[in-house]
Amino acid sequence: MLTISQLADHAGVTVRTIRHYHAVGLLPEPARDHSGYRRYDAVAVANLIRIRTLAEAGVPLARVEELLRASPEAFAAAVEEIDRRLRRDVRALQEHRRRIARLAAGESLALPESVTSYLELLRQEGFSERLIEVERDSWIMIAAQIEPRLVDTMMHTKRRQFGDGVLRGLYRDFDEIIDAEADDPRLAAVADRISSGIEAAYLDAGSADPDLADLDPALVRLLDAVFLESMPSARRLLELLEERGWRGWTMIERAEAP
Amino acid sequence: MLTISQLADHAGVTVRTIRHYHAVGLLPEPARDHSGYRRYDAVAVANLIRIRTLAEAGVPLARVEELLRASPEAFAAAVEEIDRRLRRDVRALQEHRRRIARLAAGESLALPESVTSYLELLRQEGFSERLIEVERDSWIMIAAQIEPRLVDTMMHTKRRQFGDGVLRGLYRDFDEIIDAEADDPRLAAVADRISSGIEAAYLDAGSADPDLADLDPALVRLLDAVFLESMPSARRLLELLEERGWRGWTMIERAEAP
DNA sequence: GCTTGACCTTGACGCAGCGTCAGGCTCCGA
DNA sequence: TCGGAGCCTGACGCTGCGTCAAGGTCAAGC
Repeated sequence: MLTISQLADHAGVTVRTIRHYHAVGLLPEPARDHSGYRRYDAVAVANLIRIRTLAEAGVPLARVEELLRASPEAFAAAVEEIDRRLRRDVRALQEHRRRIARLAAGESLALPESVTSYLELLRQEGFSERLIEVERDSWIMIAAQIEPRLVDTMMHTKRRQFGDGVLRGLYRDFDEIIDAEADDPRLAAVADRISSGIEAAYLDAGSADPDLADLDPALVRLLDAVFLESMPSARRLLELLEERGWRGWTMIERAEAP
Repeated sequence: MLTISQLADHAGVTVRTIRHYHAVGLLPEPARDHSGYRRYDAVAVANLIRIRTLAEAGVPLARVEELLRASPEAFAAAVEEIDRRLRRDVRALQEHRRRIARLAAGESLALPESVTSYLELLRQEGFSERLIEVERDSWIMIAAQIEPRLVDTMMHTKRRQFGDGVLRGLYRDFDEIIDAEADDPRLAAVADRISSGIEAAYLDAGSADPDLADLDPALVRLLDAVFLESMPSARRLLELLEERGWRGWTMIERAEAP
């Protein structure tokens, strides 16, 4: 006959845990000795170990109770499912390790150097702080989600496009209409220039920006939303672009003919 | 500018989670718009994702807060440690998978067949239920802790020893003195027979029972405790054995000369 | 202008799975 | 017979949110 602490030691749990299991009816209350102490037999040890085996595998206590009462077939089926979950957990842990490693590798600063130096370039070119801020916020969100190496690749492309003059012209257009209202007459001309710029990119590379192709759709929607709120005329500009055969913004694509 | 639910969607958390982080000071409260709604910028997205990366890796929120404030070196060191923990968790999960698999493989009954049939043999030989019960309880605790295959090996050895007559004689002795008090005159003779039985086993195999050699010491202590409480004269019997040069019970060993 | 439904706000209680007192009785070895 | 360890019940505390409740707000359609 065992005392509660002997039972606890043997199963590798605390006395409090055992009393908790009694309270929730998971482990039956044993007989008491003459002074009210609980006295356990070997069956209790086996039961407790079974409970812990399941509980430590992450099974909620309520389900542990079900399972121990269940038929052998139901039990086997549940064990199958628990094992699937354990395998998934292992994979999740390994994914977390990768994400944590990225955090440690200097990405703890919001932005990689390739982006900050690009923003510095824009500043030197004389673009407005408003525009640079929108650009910066977008990149913070992108950098938070994808590998730093990919960010560097994207920035490389951007620098090239900027050097070619295409992107430089676009930024200049934006800086001019950044505070324009939806009925501003300059919007149409801007839409024309954007449209032909994208057309050129499509002829060149087969899409507006191949780097963006495997961006998470949710991220793309968010970036679109950021753009829509960055200037009052954004919504109207998208309409004008749609008239010219383009849909979307961050990941702009050819629209069906209306 | 984002609303709270946009922020939540993007980071893959609930609105409630974000408010919780505000409440505990983990994420700074953003500015409010004219009607009191919270409005977030891109930096909040990046911060929230960093928080979640750590939290999902099992870091308590209180430590997440520390870490985000910590110096890059302290942060890197902490990440190192978190990664060690994650690796340990992976190993633990895999160990759980093994234990769960054992539970599923029929060990859900308290005892493997090799043990129940051995107990049946004792019953047929006419030993008392008291004695069989002590034997049974011991095996339940052993079987709960070690691989079923090893239990089968142990039972095989026991059956052989029983067949040889050594063990049979011991059981008969025990059944006779199971209710004896510590001053019973028959104890000395029993101790003599046990002693010479063990002596023979030592000459034969180099130890009393090689199968028991790698049993967990805690388990051995527990089994000794079970034996000590199984009959009133147990303690006295151990003393008599110690006078004859043997120490312990479950894993009996030659004692130093006193 | 009005309704409807999706959001937003604060405040509060609920939950698992125990940890951790508090206050008192019991056991055992010296 | 004393002191320390172990047992008892009862109750509150903790983490990380989920989940009402009881309202105010926004955008769209009629």
